[in-house]
Amino acid sequence: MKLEKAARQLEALGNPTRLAIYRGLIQVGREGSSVGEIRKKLEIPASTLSHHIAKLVQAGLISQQRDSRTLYCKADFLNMDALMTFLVENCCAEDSCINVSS
Amino acid sequence: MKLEKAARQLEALGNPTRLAIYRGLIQVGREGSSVGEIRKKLEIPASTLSHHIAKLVQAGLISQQRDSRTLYCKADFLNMDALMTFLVENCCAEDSCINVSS
DNA sequence: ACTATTATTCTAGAATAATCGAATTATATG
DNA sequence: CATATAATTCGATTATTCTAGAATAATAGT
Repeated sequence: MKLEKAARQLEALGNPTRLAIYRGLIQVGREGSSVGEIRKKLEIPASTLSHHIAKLVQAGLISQQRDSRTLYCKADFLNMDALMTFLVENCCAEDSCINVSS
Repeated sequence: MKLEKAARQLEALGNPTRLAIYRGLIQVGREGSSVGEIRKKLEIPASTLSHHIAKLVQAGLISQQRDSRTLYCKADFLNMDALMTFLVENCCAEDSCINVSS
């Protein structure tokens, strides 16, 4: 992953409202949640929510799929994985190193 | 980790310059780098760099240790680990799930 | 004390982001 | 076609972030 893209994704996650949206989607899994469901849960104005969701979509962190009038959102797990990998890339091989997988 | 703190850390990482600083520190490991070394590598004004480093310190992502005139910075690996864990917390138990460790 | 080095703080302008009501678009239903 | 529902876009306001030059602070050597 390119640094610019990773930064854009981290910035998208770096807002309490958007992080709450994203974590909620991570937790519900592949079925996702509709925009309306998210709105009820977070209790924020529709326009504000729409703005935040658009940012997450634009960053490539979540995807959307329409079912008639309802728009479902779900987290993009592959992208999350790529982002986490990028963060610890070329990490040192020390005891304190976080990158235990490689 | 609390959502607010995680968001602050992600926001800190969500800037190309700061992400470059952080990744550089991740890669050099526990020895860290001095502010001057980082500045030479990134070639940005000292005041701008100082501002960015302060944000990373404030977020708890990096720590600093002074050696006479030189200030060394290093990544806080434990905090990074906690942040990554938070992101995939209570993740679904599906095939597409990223949280393979639990 | 004087000078050099290393880094931060102060300050301010420019750019960007956040918020949310009102208007709009898209889809469905009687 | 009129109405309802689901969600976005528009528009305006407010607030925050980014950037970097100038001034300052802290430490060390001569």
